[in-house]
Amino acid sequence: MSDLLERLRGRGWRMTAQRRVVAEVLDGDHVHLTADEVHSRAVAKLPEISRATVYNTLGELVSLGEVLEVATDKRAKRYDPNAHRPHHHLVCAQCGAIRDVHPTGNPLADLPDSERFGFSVSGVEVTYRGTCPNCAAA
Amino acid sequence: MSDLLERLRGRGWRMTAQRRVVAEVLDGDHVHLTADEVHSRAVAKLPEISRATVYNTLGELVSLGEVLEVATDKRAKRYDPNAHRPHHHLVCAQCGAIRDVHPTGNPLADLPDSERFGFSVSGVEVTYRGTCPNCAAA
DNA sequence: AGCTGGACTTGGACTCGGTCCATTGTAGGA
DNA sequence: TCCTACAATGGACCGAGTCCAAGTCCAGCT
Repeated sequence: MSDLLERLRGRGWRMTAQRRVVAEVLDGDHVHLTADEVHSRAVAKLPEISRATVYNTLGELVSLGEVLEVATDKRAKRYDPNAHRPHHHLVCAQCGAIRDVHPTGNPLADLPDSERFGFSVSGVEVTYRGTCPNCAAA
Repeated sequence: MSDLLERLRGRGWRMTAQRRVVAEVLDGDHVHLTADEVHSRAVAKLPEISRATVYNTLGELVSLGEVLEVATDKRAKRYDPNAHRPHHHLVCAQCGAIRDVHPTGNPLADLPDSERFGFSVSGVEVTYRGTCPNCAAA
């Protein structure tokens, strides 16, 4: 996990308590937190950390490619620490829970040239929607 | 196109000038408008229409399944009048333009049971990302 | 055609996620 | 250790969307 911190230092990151804390939070459970959730977990470890710093740090991690932004619903962005193994998402329509999934097949290959309209296509996101066992039980 | 209005009347919709205007706007160009764009186009036809009404009407159209909500970026929801033929989206990372595309293959079939984690999966969205010819030229 | 109830619209206040910015603090190289 | 460029702070601000109380007006009934 300090892999992450190592890598960041290697990229010339100035290592601050705040950044360390944010990185730790993301590295903890492999869940998909909203920025606010990251913030409140960070506050638990470092009470004075500010919302703006969390947003800044998340933004930096995203542009360094260490973390993925996931916009499955339109309420809050979520942050996916699992940026290094390609995967897609399965989202509960009720509670918003997200699981990483690894479908077979390559959707990029399923988009013929005739359907690309001159775009240079660089990536694809697949979001499965459904109801999680918890919500189905309720 | 008045198909749409017919269908709505058939479902017990009270037909008001506002709803007619919103439906007309969506039925016009087959582009993917934000709620605000829908509102400003609606205002052009019916100056006193309020933002809240546009939001209400869009919400109703969505829950009737006549229009699709698309959340490709996290800024504003877009509304897709092409709800009756299944399709996916190709989004320009620069300018946000959206095209409907029809890939071959069925991504739902690509998600094995072992990757469903007890969810009942009801649908899938595929978003291709890239750069449109316009933005590539610029 | 005129009435009337209840559905629809209005607009302004409010929420929520996120961004900005001027100020203050500090990591880390010389 | 000192210096300074980079980072953190927090409070104001923004934009998209929601809520709500009051007013409006569609449509079914006579």
